Amino acid sequence: MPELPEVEVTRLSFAKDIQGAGVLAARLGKPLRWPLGCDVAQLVGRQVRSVQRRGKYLLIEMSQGWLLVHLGMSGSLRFAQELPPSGVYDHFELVTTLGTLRLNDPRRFGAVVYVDNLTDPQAHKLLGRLGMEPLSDAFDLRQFQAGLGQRKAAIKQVLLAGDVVVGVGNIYASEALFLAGIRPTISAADLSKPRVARLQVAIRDVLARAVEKGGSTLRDFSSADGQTGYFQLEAMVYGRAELPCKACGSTIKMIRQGQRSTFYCPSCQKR
DNA sequence: AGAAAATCCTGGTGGC
DNA sequence: TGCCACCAGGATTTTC
Repeated sequence: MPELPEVEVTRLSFAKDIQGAGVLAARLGKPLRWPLGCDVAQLVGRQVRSVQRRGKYLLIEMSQGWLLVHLGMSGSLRFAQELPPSGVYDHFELVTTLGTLRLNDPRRFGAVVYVDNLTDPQAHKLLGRLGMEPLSDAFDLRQFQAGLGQRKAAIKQVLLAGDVVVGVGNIYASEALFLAGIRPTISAADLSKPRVARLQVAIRDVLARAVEKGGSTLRDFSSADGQTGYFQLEAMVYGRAELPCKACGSTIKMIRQGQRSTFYCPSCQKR
């Protein structure tokens, strides 16, 4: 499941290559989470200006309009001059003068949405409530403290909600809290300022490191399978229930929070 | 009103 | 082998 690092790695892998491409054809497969929002044929003739990212959304800027791409939990993008014939799980394709961009998404939790501009209500509906970008200077400590300070829910769930800081999915939430030594169940509002500061550093570290790891597989992104590069980060706690903590040897615990599994070390994360 | 919790979508996987 | 529960991201809906 692509989290922010995987989305960023995907973006880096084709943003430069597709820049300036003219759209020759476009096709849709099975329905994704939301309808495209325009006739797919209308995309033909437009030029790709840039590929940006907001949270887990890729924003493909064209000479007219934008394509918002979300990979959901099973989506992956390929971009290459030649791609094999499209399969049953390929649900969006953009054939351009520089290559073909293809979305493969078996579970179809992903989406490709067209908007005329990013102030459109439709775009705003998706992007408007997103929190701060964790890897940019916009990830401000005071704002982070203020955001967490008014939330009584468990810190893990507040991170996951994405309205304070974006891009921290289920895996990296557990990992970041471990790095910061914070118990996932503590109320966000109960964290002291120094501990919020530690959490900010931990989130940045774990996400940035994951982007770097993914980056090492960038070269074969367009020739190898699209899954390469996911989960390169060696998890300290995620998926390690009942195994010894890599830091202290205590047994890693798994709990459920809001229908999601959370992993933590009861000794390294006491409160 | 605003926050929190439940729900829903799909297909792969693992247990029995 | 087949069946079924479970899992995942996040918008939407329901509850508090």
